[in-house]
Amino acid sequence: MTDYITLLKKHNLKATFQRINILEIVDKNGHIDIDGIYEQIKQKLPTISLATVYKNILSMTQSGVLVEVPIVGKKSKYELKKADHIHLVCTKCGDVEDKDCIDITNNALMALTSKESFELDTRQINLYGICKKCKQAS
Amino acid sequence: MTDYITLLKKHNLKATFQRINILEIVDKNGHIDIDGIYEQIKQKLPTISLATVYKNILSMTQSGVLVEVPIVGKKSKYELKKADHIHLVCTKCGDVEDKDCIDITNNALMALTSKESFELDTRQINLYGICKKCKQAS
DNA sequence: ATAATTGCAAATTTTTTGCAGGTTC
DNA sequence: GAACCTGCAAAAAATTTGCAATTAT
Repeated sequence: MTDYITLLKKHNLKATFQRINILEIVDKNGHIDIDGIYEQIKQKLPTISLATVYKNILSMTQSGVLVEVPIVGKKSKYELKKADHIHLVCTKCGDVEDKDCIDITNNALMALTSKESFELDTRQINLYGICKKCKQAS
Repeated sequence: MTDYITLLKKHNLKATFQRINILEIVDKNGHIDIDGIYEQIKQKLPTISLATVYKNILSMTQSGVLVEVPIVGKKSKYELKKADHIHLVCTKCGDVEDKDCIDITNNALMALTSKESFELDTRQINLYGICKKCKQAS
């Protein structure tokens, strides 16, 4: 809880109960879309409005607290900003799993962009397929 | 032109004038969103409806003729399906440039997913930053 | 001839906005 | 107390749907 307050203040955002709860939910779920956040937060804050969720997702992504993870064919999910990593996106159940970035890959991508004079800011590596669970279930 | 007809038929889609034109526009632009397609196609087919564009983007992505490229903070763009590649997405001008995939990267990602028992289907590597042009202009 | 596709209008869904009241720092 | 944030309702934007007419095979 205190973590989130500090995090928000560090980014010049007021630590409102709504924001803290959104962060808790995002953290707990790893990756979650707007509707998912709204469904969950309503249980704690039944009067919260969807507009507030939208506004906060916007302010928190713009300020770098959250990161948008756009996903083919679905609504974007959101995650806490953390070290670069790879997303394994299951096209069956929709789950997103994080994997640490691979140094080799990182280096190769940095070499590529610097050769292009492209000022690299953010990497986003999404791998789509069927996760272990779904494969076993079928 | 004939190329697109063949392409559509190969995927069991009827080669309508509307689809052929959408494919031409996507091909010419490399990466383009729904609104861009609609703006451009209206010049050739003034009576086309936006709903038709939506329906065709859907059928052509589902059948594998087109690929959706979701982009942080913007509407998805679409491209012709082709060999895996890397996207350099300029956060200033919005342009998307293709770069060939790097073997090292590919191998590393395949090793990662096979270790996870993740049945890899599609890779999507988006690198966000400032492109050469925008950097020089500033 | 048949089945798929189009364009239109309407319905839905998603996201944004304006503002009065409330909260954080 | 100043600036920011919330919730509401309404507006705007994005996407989907149903259907009669048309078109591709």
